[in-house]
Amino acid sequence: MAVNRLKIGDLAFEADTKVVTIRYYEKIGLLPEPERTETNYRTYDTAHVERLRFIRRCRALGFSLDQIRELLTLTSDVGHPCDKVDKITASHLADVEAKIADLTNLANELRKISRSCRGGGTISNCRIVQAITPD
Amino acid sequence: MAVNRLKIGDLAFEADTKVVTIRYYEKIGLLPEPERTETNYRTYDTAHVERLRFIRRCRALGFSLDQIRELLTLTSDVGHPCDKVDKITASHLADVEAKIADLTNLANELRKISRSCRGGGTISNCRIVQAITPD
DNA sequence: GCTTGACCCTATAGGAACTATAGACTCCAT
DNA sequence: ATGGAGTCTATAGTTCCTATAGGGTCAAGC
Repeated sequence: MAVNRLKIGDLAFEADTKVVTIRYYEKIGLLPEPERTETNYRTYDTAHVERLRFIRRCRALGFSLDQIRELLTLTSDVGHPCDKVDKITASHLADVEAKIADLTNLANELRKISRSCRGGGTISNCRIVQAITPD
Repeated sequence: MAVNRLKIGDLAFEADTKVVTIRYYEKIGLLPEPERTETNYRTYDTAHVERLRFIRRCRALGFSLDQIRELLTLTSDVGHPCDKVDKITASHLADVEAKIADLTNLANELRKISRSCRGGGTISNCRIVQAITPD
C-alpha cells in the first residue's frame, strides 16, 4: 500500500542502531509506537528515521536519555525560545569538561605509578602497590 | 573482648565508603566475610580497613572491580613478579587516555554547537537543533 | 507445495557498580 | 522502659542497553 514504509531492520540500518535498541527506545517512550502491519510488524517512515538519528547523534555527543527526552520535547515546539536548549547543551559541556579534568589528573597519577615499576622486581618491593596503597 | 574491633559503620567511616557498598563488596567476594558478634554484627580490624582503602583508591583511579580483583590477587603473593601489575596499570592508562581523547573531541563539538545559538531565537531557527540533526 | 534462512514478535534475564527500600533486630543513653 | 541510631537480610531499582528463549512471517529456491 503505502510507499516507503520501513521495517524495524530497515530503520536500524538507516540510523545505525540495533533492532533491540529501537524496541527499547519505544518501550521507554523515546520513540512513538509505530503503526503495525496486519501481521504485527512495526512500520516506520522518514520522520521516524529523523527522530532516531537525532537521538543517536545526541547519544554520541554524550547526552543522557533523559536529557535527550528533554531536548526532544523542547524542539518539538517550533515557537519555543531556544535558550533552554542552549542551557542543556552548556550544562552538558560543563559536565564533559569536568570529566576531562578528572581523567587528566588520573592519567597523570597512573603515569607516575607506572614509571615507578621499571626493573622487574617482585610484589614485595613493587612500587605500584605502594603507590596505590594509601598510608 | 578484643580491642579495636570495628563495626561496619566504623569501617565505612575509616574508608570513606557507604555501609551498603561494603556489604556489596563482601557479597561479590572483594572483601572477605568478617567475623560476627554473637548478635550477628560484622566486626572488622585494621587489615580490613587497609584492603577497603586500597579498593576505594583503585576505584577512584578508575579501575574496574574486576581489575581490582586481579590486582588484589596478584599483590597477595609477595614473591610474585610485579610486571603483571605494571601491565594492568599500563593498559588501564591507555584506556583512560583514549577516553580523554574522545571527550575532548566531544567538548569541541559541543562548544561549536553552543556558539551557534547566541541571540535568543526560537526553536524554528535554533542552530543547535540544526547542528545536532544529521542531514 | 515445501523447505530454508533471514527477518520479525514478546518477554525475561543479565551486566556494572552500586543505591534504595522494607521489615526486623540490637545497642546505648536517658 | 523508651527512643533513636545502628545493624541485619533480602529484594528491587538505577542507566543503557545486550542476550536469550520460544515462537511467528516472508520471500526465494527446488
